[in-house]
Amino acid sequence: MDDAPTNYSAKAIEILEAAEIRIRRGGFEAVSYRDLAADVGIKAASVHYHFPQKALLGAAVVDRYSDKVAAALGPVDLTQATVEDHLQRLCDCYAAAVQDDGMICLGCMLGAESKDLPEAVSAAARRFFTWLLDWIESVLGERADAATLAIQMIGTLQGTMILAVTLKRPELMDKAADQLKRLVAV
Amino acid sequence: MDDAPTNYSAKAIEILEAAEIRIRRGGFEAVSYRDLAADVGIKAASVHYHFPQKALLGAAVVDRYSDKVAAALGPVDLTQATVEDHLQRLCDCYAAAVQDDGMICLGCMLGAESKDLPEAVSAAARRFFTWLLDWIESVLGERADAATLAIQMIGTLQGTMILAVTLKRPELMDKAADQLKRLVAV
DNA sequence: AATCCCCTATCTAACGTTAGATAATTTAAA
DNA sequence: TTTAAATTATCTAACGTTAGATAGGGGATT
Repeated sequence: MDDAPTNYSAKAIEILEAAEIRIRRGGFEAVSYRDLAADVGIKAASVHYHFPQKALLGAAVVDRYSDKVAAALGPVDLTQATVEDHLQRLCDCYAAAVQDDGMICLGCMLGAESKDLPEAVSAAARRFFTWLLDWIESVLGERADAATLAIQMIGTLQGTMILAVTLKRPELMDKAADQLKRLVAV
Repeated sequence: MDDAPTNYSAKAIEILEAAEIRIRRGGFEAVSYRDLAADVGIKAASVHYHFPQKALLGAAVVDRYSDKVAAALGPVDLTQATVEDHLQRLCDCYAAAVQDDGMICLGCMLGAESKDLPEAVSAAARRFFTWLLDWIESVLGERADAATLAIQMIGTLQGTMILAVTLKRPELMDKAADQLKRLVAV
């Protein structure tokens, strides 16, 4: 998931992290430069120094998030771990988002909003999902239904996340993990 | 799904419909009284005559939406139709949202945003999901795993909807329908 | 000397909301 | 039955607040 050779300053990274959390909580529209500035202890105008426009900030947040997810999932290496192990890592990744932070994942949030986002941001979200689908497909290997399964898996995880957060029942993520096991076992 | 005996004026209903579409496209935050006013051909201040506060408007939109979904799904009557028929109606309902309008459903959008919504709105969203889960559970009848299945089904539909809209691939909803059939067939 | 980072100050546009006025309609009283 | 009162739906105008964004300046570090 390498897109930008961007080496951000420490403060820029603080801003990106704060923005990720705020987007995941309320969506892109709900994030303001003033709030971000307060989060990282500078003034709103200074945030513009690091990210001149909000759309660029949004895209940067998605790219950084994509890198973090890629790192958390790790490379696909079926000589080191089974298909089930790989998928378990995927489920853990999503479950952690909900259970640790009580938030849905960034892709889910931006996906929902995607019709109204600046093009740079929705494009980044689209890239993220495409990459994630590829990751799953390569985990599933040569199966003819790999593409379909990948979609069903991401769909299941995303949707369950929304239910878990809305109904304040984080344990629902377990049911998504069960469902994924069932999907792959056919 | 009866909550309010509210009999809205024709204009109020226009506003509710416009708001539903705008919320489903960009989320609650992205809806403004000015835009709604332009949609229905009056001024922003006049919208306040019908819905004094935005949170009340939001809750009213959800309640109305809930009624519409309830009407589309119809009552659970297993003497008139099979379990599969009932679930097919559910899938059609969601698929239509994406394929006809290119939008995710209202519950999905508000669910994603729920951490940042006015309490009245997120409560309405929670009510909607709870009702929908009940509907599915009563379709599934006495099965011990009815509650789990209901969650998995809604999760699958919601998540696939996000993928379908984000990736601009409305046909993905078919895969969700397949998955539901598989879930119930165990 | 130049670059980096943040500041103050300001801008325009938009936000939800309120006040007060105005027609048009409906209801009640004379 | 005409008149008076009240209600309905909208308007214009403005409120205070917040949005993203820009210009220009001031200390640091290199």
